[in-house]
Amino acid sequence: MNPTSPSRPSGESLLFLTDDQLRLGIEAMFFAYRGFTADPDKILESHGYGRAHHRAVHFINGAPGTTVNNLLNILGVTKQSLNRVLRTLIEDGLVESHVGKKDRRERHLYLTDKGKSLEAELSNAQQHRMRAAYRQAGPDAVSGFRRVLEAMMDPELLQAYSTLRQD
Amino acid sequence: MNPTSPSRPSGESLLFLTDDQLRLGIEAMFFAYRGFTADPDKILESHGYGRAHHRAVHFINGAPGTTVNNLLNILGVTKQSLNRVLRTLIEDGLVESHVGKKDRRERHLYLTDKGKSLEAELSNAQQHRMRAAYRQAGPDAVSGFRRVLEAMMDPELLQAYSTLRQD
DNA sequence: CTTGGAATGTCAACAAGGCTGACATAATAT
DNA sequence: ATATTATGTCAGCCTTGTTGACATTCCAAG
Repeated sequence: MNPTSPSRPSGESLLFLTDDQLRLGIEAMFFAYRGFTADPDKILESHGYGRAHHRAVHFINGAPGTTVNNLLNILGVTKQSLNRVLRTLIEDGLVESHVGKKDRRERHLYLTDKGKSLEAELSNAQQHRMRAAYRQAGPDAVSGFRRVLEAMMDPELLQAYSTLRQD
Repeated sequence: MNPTSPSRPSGESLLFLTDDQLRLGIEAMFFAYRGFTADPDKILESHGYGRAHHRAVHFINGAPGTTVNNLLNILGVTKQSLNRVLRTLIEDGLVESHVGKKDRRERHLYLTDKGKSLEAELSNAQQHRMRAAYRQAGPDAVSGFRRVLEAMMDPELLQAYSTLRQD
């Protein structure tokens, strides 16, 4: 609030915890996320899809055969919302839904070749920007980047994220 | 695609640029952004507002007297979209709009005390999470975090961001 | 002084993608 | 048998983005 009073003026090297530094971090997240989604958004638009489709395709690609419930937990939306997206992806032949063998209530989701193709297109665009940013910032910065992001996640989401790391 | 072929297996220490590392970065951004917005979202909901209101209040607070056009450029939405949000904020007495003195076509935007109060509430929640993440990750990580985020922004947005840094 | 264009506001209509609630079906678990 | 789980679907609502059209105000240039 008051620019003359840093939030934690303790004797140590905690200057990175001042209100100003926090505000800059907050605004960096805002602007960077815009850049992060900009390229895929353009591609999606040209295919008549939105970010919700991207998220579904992305996580089905990363965990082929995942169930609808798994996806719901990762994405954090309602089943109605997800279903609307999945329905169009299935109708358009990007995703296949197979009844489970062990538990026949479950539906296991897979990308078709067409789905993999879109995923690759989106992934390439996003990775291109991420690679440029990583290269520009260097390995040490990347490690810090990841550490701060992980510390910012909600615990359940951190767990979902950590699971992905172990694959 | 193929897990046995890292994207750039050059002899140097470029392992941080593998497809896997990029994928982890992408997913970290996704999950972290969810955490980043979770706390403000709860507060906003209890006040009957949404993220669009948060963004407007945040940037008006950071640049009191800014014009509608400035805000449009920073937020990257249409004037109709922004105007809908500003109208409710003005009606509810959180924001004041003053005709410009030099150029009377422009409207200069200011937070009222009520607006500052909401901004502080939102800011505190978001800074609390950011501070915890910063503290947990440490100063070096924070610097890397910021560097990668800046490298990920679109050039115009990076300029808007850099401007904020100089204030 | 007139006119062009910029800044702003407003109306209408629409779409994506969230949400809730209610209900149906099938299959597993108790 | 019955309860619960996993999924799908219909209907309706909200926020927040979009376009297009049009009005107002006012600076600035001819």
